[in-house]
Order: sequence, then structure tokens, then C-alpha cells
Amino acid sequence: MPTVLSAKFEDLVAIGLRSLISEDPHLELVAADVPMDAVDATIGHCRPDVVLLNFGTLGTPGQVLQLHRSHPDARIVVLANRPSAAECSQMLSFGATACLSKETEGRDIVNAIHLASRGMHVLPRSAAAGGLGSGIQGSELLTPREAEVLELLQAGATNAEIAHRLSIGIETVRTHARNIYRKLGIASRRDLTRLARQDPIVVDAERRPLSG
Amino acid sequence: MPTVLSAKFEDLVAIGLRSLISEDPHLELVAADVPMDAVDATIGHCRPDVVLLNFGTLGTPGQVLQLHRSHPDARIVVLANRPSAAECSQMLSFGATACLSKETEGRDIVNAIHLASRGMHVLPRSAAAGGLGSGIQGSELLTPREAEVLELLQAGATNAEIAHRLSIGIETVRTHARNIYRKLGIASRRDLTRLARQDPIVVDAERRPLSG
DNA sequence: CCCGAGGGTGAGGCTGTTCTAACCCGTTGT
DNA sequence: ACAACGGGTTAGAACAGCCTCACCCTCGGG
Repeated sequence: MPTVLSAKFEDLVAIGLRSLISEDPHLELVAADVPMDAVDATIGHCRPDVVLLNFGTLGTPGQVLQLHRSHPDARIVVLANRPSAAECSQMLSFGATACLSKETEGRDIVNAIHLASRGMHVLPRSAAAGGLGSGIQGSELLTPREAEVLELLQAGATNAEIAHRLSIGIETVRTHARNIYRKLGIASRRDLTRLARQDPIVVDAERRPLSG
Repeated sequence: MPTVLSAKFEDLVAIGLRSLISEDPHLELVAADVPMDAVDATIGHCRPDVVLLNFGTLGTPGQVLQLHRSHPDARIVVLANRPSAAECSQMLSFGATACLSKETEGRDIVNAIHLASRGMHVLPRSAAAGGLGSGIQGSELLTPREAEVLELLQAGATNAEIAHRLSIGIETVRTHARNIYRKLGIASRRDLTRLARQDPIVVDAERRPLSG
């Protein structure tokens, strides 16, 4: 039976989700209203099959990438208000299994959770996967090279170290990093490393895991 | 309540589909085992919300495009044996709403039908919608210009007429047509026009859309 | 025989993306 | 002050995709 972890949502949405999931005899809600800071650790504890994330409270879209890297077996379902095709595409490219609109009917959300728990992708009607008319392929998505730089950034490497590892100039690394930050909507490498590692994450309030 | 039309499948699959759909109180099967030749006309008669197509009996992938153009309101769900990411992408770009593997569990197929009936896209786990590593975007998909040529080809225009209408050379039209045929896996414009029009299709052999 | 159609190949121009790199500036920490 | 970082901008080279057109061939029908 698929187990579900739900991140923090708006109150009404959270109540609706709890109700929907608990009413389904084939779904088990193992954690609800988990704050985004604690989602990573809680996934480690509960090992849910499906994780429901709130697109609105994602500090950065890259958090999905971090969670997916930390817990590749957990199926990530992102609930957004009215996700664009590009947003859905980015979510999927960052490891999400499904991306739904909060306007989706309840039974459909439950259905999507079931499908996602078995790895199938579910997308809103607006988001096709490329095709005749759409040309939104790579606008906000990381390029392969950027993904390589991201790996090293997450590992805590300096720009100079990354340049040496990839045999490119430091200016190029800085350009890649800038583009990564912009695409991920974050401000610095601290926003990456804070999310990447799961060991030093402490759930209670304001502890900064890495400051020295 | 969503109504479902099912094309012809292998016997066992067809029996399973009928059983699944008729057991779901929220789905109504209005036609089953419809031969591919008759699907277009039968959609016109029954106006189902969801159409289940058999990827294996698609003479050409372009048939999905034809059905979608003829019946834009019908949600097309394609069942394939083990669809590749490119195949799923092509199905979606041709207007399919979902593309599933026949290995999918029954309840998931029913769930996917429900989601598809409301326009949401469902894809197998193998098929992500673009992203960090995949670059299969446009390999087998029609380009916008090819789609324009396809429209005129379907209307029965000659190469010279198309060239005039699009203000391009006839050699260019021939190139587009060749690429369209290759991408759609067909041999000539006759394969297109035969599928495009629904008037001359005669169904009478299998006139039992509703057995009850 | 000629014309339309289909099939193969190649080529030129255009656009967009990616990768690379350089310049400028300001902030922060030692 | 210096070094590392972040942000902005620009720019060239390489590559892929699309559009356009040209040449070659075969096959059928009037």
C-alpha cells in the first residue's frame, strides 16, 4: 500500500488532502504538514512512496532536484496553483514524477498519487511534452554542462576547483554558475549546499548547519 | 460520467479492458473492439470522452493525428507494449492525451482513463518530458512547416498547388512531403487521405456499439 | 512520350542553444 | 588591500534543427 508524505500546504488544501488520502483505503498518510526545511529529513525517517510538495512554498525550484537526489526512490508529486508547461517540464526534469494543478478534482489527485507511486508521470492538460506547436524545450532547464557544474557546486567545490576538474576557465564556471542560479531561482551556492546534504539538517527552527 | 470507446485489442487485453471498465461505476464503455478503420466514424456516432487506441494496430502513427484533428474533444489514450520515450512524445504531439504500457496494472489504467477524461496527461515511467539528460525533442516530430504541408496534403492538393499556396518551390514541397511520409511511417498521400475523411468509411459489419 | 508522384542525396542559409570566455561592477571576509 | 564570490553584459565558435531548393532515379497513367 503506497505511503504518502505531505509537505505544508495552505490550510484548506492541507485539510482537503488529508481527507482525500485518509478516505482512500489504499493510501496511507505517514506524515502531513511537514515544513519544507524538514521534508528531507522526514523522508529519511518515514521512507514514503510518494511525497507531495507545495510549489508555492518551494523556496527554489531546485529543492525538488535536491530531494530527488537524496531520495531517488521517493516519487515526488508537485502541486502548483496553475503550473505553466515550462514549470511542469522543469519539475519533471528535476526528478518530480507528477506535477498537478491545485484546481484538480480530488479524485483525480488521488488517482495521480496512485499512478505516481508506480512511477508514471502525470501532467496537467496545459503541459504537453513537446510537439507540433510548442517550442519551450530548453528555456529554463539546466543544460548538461550546467548539471555537471551543479554537481560540483553541491559538493562544495570552489569555482577554481570546478574549473580545474572540468578543464575549463574559471570565467566559464562563473558563467555556468550564474545561469544555474538564475534558472533555479536561487541566490548563491549556499542555497544549494544547504539543501544537498541531509546529515546536518536539524529540524528545529533556526540552526544554520554550515557556518564555519 | 466519462464514456469510453475501445479500439480493437488482442483478445486477452480486450477482455481485461472490458472487465476493468465495466467494473468501474464511474466509467461507461460505449463501444469496444472497434477496428481501426471504423474508429473515426464510431467516435462520430458515440462521441466518447475517451478513446483507447492500440499502438500495435496503428497502421501509422499519423492515425492518432488524424483522429485528434477530426475529434479534438475526444481524449485519446494509446496503449503500447513498451513505449519508448520518443514514441510517447510523438503520440502526445499528435494529440494523444496519455500513452500507457500494456504492462500497466489494471487499476492504474482505470485511473489514467479518469485523468485523461479530464485532459490530464499520463505517461509511463520511462518517458520524461524533456530534461537534464534527454535530447529526443524533435527527432521524429513534425515541424510547423510540415504540419502546414500535411494539412494541404490531407485536403488533396497536388504538390504544385501546395507550392503555390505556401509560396514555396515545388521541390521544397516534395522534400516536406518526403519527410512527413518518413516521420509518419507511411508510403504516399493516399495513406493520408484515406484516414483523414470520415464520410466514405463504412462500418456496418460490426454494428453493435452497445451490447446491452 | 510526358507529367505527376515517390525516394535518395546534398547543399546553402537561417535561427536558436550550448559552451566557452572575457569585460565591468559591487559585496564580503581575512 | 586582496581574494573569492555574485551579477550583469557581450561575444565568438560549434552544433543542431528547420526551411529552402536542387539534382539524380524509378514508376504509372493518360
